[in-house]
Amino acid sequence: MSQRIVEEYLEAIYALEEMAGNPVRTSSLAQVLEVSPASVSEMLHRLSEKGLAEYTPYGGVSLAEEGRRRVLKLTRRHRLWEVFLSRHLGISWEDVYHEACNLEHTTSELVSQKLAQFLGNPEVCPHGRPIPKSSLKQPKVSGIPLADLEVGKVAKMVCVVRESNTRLLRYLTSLGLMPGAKVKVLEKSPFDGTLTIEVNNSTRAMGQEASSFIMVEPV
Amino acid sequence: MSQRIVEEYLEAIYALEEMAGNPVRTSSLAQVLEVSPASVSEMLHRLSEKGLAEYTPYGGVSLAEEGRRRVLKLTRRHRLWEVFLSRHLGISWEDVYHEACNLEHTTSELVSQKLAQFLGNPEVCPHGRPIPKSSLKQPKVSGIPLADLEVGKVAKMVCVVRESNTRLLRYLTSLGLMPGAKVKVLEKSPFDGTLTIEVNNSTRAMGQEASSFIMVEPV
DNA sequence: TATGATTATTAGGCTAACCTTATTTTACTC
DNA sequence: GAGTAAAATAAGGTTAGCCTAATAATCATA
Repeated sequence: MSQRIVEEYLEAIYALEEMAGNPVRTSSLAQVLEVSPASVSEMLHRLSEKGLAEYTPYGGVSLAEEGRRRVLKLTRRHRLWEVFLSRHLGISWEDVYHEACNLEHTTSELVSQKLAQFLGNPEVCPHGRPIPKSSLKQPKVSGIPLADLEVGKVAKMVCVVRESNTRLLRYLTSLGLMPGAKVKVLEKSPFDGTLTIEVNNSTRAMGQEASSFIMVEPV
Repeated sequence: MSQRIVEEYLEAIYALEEMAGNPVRTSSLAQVLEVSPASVSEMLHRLSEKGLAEYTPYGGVSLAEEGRRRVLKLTRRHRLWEVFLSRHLGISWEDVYHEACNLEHTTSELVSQKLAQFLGNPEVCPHGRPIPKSSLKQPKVSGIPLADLEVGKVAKMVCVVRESNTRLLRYLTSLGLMPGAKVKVLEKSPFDGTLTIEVNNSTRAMGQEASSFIMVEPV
């Protein structure tokens, strides 16, 4: 099994677990990986055999301990590269995700460790998401979705959890909504959850979906 | 054809062309790529079809213009990473080659360009070899092999042309023989070309083979 | 609790990149 | 210029990762 392919599968399982909870269905994987459900099914058998995933036919899949470790290692490398690309190469936060996606699979433990050191062991990536420690403990998510913030409340943006979505990031940039930014919810539509928010002294509307991808910490 | 595999073939062809001159034989490729001659033959047909190589059965192979451009791009990325790994991450010159081998295949044009800028557009890698410009003009080799330096002459080391050989690099490190170092040939054995050299005020013996991998510029 | 809709799996096939073995071609020597 | 060693290719096989089509399991609901 090619290392790269295995890693793509493991990461996809992890991401879906994180978004929607256990267990992950074959069809969702097929969709995000852009392969047929049949191919996924086949690969899940292999991942299961290798002890990387726990798979019950018709019952979905979740990561085994070893698989989780592999993913956390990759996530660490990915986000370290994001920090480097953004901070030192001046690549925009809209683009760093995709660039790091490529690099993460070809980064050795040595480079990963030295890179972390070079960057001063950063805690978060440019999108505000936590960088797993070298001990690979699962980083905990903090904050609540902006969508759930009560009307009238002010909060500080923590992170975007859809950092692969370049269009979303561009949109947030245009609003000045970056990690650390202060947001106030002025109004929430009872019909579809559309928000009216205030960022940087300007008032803007934001759809329910986008607002569910932004994590904030009430202040 | 997988991008990675194609690139490995093109690089191998380039390296052998450089070392031994045109055209490159199937068997040499098989040896360095550690696959069977039959596999090489098969792949050469494909590379030829794609316009990346010029291949005449029984007559060996050389790079086509497009293939050469691809390799120069890879070499540029490779050596830029080497500079970064060495200069900023503190990875030893013995190790940077292998680390960069992995990274070069997953580096986009954007990252390559920004990296060059970040590093101040370096001219050479940590082994002293030239970094192709973004225009991809073939960099010219300068200097002569240390093996060819006349007895009694002093020269400045330019580069090692076997930077993948970790053991050789470790040996050179132990001698203090790095790019820029001054070397004097005290004696050359007429029997097997073994040299007696002086580096850093110390006198050492060096085998013919090693000395043919070191390029120097007489001063 | 039967049934139709949805979802997942299996069966069977394709292609790319490798392999081994056998044959052909070339190059060298006498 | 004929025989032989070395090199290259042809033929046929394997495996991984994908596919489509057919089949099977599960679920929701009448």
